[in-house]
Amino acid sequence: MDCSPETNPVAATSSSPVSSSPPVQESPFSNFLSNLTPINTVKSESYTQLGTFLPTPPVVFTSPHIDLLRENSFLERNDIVEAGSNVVVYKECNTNIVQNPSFEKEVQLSSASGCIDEYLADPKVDCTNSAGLHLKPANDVSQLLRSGITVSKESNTEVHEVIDGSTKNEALTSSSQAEENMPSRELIESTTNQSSVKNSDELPRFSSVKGKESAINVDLVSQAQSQGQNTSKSSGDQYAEQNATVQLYEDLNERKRKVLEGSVKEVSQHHRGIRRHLQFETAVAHKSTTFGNNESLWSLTHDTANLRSPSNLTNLRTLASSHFDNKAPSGPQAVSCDTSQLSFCPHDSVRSVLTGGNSSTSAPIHSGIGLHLNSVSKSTSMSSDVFSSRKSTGYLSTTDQMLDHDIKKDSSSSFISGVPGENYSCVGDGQQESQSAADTSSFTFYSTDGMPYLPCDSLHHILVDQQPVSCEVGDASQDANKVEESNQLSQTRKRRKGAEISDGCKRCNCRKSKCLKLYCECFAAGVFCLDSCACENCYNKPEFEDTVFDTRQQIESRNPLAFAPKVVKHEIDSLPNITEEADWMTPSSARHKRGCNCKKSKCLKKYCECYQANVGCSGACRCDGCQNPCGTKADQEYNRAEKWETHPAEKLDTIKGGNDCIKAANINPYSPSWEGLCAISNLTPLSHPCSSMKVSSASSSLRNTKISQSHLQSSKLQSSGTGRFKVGRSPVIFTPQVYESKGPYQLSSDDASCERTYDDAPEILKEASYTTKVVKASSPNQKRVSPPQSRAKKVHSSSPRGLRSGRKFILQAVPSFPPLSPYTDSKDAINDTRNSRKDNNNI
DNA sequence: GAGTTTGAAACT
DNA sequence: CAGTTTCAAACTC
Repeated sequence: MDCSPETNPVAATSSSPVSSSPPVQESPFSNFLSNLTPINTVKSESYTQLGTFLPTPPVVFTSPHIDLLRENSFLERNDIVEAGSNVVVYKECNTNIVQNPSFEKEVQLSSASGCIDEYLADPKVDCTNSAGLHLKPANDVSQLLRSGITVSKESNTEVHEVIDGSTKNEALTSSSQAEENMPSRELIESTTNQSSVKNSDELPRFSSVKGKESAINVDLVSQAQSQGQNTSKSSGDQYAEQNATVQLYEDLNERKRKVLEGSVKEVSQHHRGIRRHLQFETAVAHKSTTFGNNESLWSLTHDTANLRSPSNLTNLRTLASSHFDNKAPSGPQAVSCDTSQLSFCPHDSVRSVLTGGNSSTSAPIHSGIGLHLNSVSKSTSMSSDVFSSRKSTGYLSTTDQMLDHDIKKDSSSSFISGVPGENYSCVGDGQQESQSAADTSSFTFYSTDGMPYLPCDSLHHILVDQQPVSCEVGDASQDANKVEESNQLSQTRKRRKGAEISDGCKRCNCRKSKCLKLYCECFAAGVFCLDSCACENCYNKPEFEDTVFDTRQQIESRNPLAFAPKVVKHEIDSLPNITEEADWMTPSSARHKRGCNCKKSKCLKKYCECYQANVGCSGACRCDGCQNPCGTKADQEYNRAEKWETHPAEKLDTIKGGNDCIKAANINPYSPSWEGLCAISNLTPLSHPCSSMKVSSASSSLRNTKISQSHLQSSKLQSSGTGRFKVGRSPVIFTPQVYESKGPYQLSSDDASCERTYDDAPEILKEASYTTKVVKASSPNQKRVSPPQSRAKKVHSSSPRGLRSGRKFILQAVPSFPPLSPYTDSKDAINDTRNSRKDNNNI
């Protein structure tokens, strides 16, 4: 990390203000915050603003405390800065007051080396490096309580503890750099004043914390006394006199402290996490100089009300805490620009705040570089409504964990095409290594004006059906330059073997396809390549959005379903009583859209797309010697045949266990066209409201139809965002390839929503169905897209299938229409299969 | 990490 | 539509 003075947050405090945020009172504190401004997407102003509205709790005493302490020389007269507001900056009366190591560290940030590393060290660890006073409670408490949400705040507030007529020198002299670089009392008081402006009413929770803190501070005093600390101001006599008075409060404080300690410790964890987080951002910010859309983060900041909200703050802390507990690098290296460790992002925390809290805004928070940002990423253009809707559906009322999960899923499943079998969420890793301005474009994933790209798996960007970004794809030479530039970055990248890295995220490794063909998993998944991809000559980047769009169009023109999910949920059969959710939400309930064509792998290796997607092979597969543990083609056909032979409406109870796949018998014909419809229907915002923004990549016509007919959702999106969704443009929607893999909590709401939606718009489904058929017929890759002809014929002949959305609600509303005949190629074959199975069973 | 195998995608 | 080629992931050593 560059710890040069320019980048040093502390040193920068003496320089000209970084922040231009008008309403914010300029202060060293804000400057400091500004200099902590993190990664790409974060505007310094944002953090400055953040700093201003984030409470910077000073030492707080209630009036009686103040008076008493002052009487007893625990406070000096001038210590009270804002007695009226119960805000007091007091001098620790005791020279033995521990110099806050964190403060020291903060100051040390100005040093050229090890600044961050040191700083990030757990403050607790160093809490003993001073006079050894038993201030640990105070340190922990006030330090943590005051630190609130930002590093700078912590550092500043920590200063309060240190500053004292006698203590200040002692404390600061212990760090010469502190003297040089740290603002002293004026700064502190200024900061305190600034923070004190905060209306405690706005931060009830925090106020409550302040109250607790005051108790702790008092307790601190009495504790110091009780331990016979010699202070410059408390002589033995004074001590004796004061002791009686102070004793009066000890009991009370003791009680308060006990109450406090629990919460304080809790806060401390959060706090540390946040701080580190910000430090990280600082590091990154130093590294990254240009950002695509800095607004992303602080659109978040825009809604300062959100952050002012105590609940949000709480959430932020909580989430940040959890986040860091899990992901924050514990070592210095993380700070020291080991970007690979930067796998957490403030945005995440913020996002969590926004989502987890009662935020009405859904400012998408962008993960800066790296960091399981995918979970964060949410397009603003959609976010508001999305979040609102989510809220209405209970999405926002769940736990943070659930939120995180939901959001990941949401963002991913909605916009991202997961690689088959891949989860939507992942934690980016190693993505930072070569982040640079060139790559920052990939961080334009989000902007308040509805940038079309969203980060997937941290940084994959989903192309949504929107206006192209302003970034014009220039002439070929320009492109070439960009590519070259990008390639230079890529050269530094270690070419991975295989696309999947440890975190489960897919990264492509293309060399010849320029990542503009379906060979490229990223491209096929509808996401931009990550910087961490090891591809060469990659054009699947935001810079070449137009190229990507064009290519996609081209491919879609050949195969409209080329970008449709490869694996689609297996529709519930028309039979009314087979719908055990647990069954049809299992992987086996999904099927590969086109089926595999394996010859040698026996569908037992990941060469097989079905296997890779963790779905059983179906009749659509043309694999040889299928042994797919999730269900072989023979199984499917057997089940199907058996089903038809018994009773069409019979409950499908032939659920077979198998590895992690519970194989529900797939009695309903599994037609790619049907699948396609299902996929498409699930890809549309309308059809998949729970995914909020699932935008179909199916076909232009289909999409347009859907948009026009069901603008309800998309119009919302357009209005909520900036209307980036282009109706006229190719449906370049990046879709999940396995969109079924939703978590349990998603399902219920999903289903409900889907049901509602479908009930509302059956015409759309019909049309979708029709379109699908057309698509199928016209697909140049018919052999892959469409079912076997014989099967297709049967499917089509069996009428209502096309009109059945395959969704549960439809099935509930419409009497079941069991297929008149199985659509398998040969009933004899089925019978053979069945017979052989029966024989086996008999044996 | 290099080389091989595999099957999807693309091409003819 | 079938065969072939290209491609990149998966796999093996």
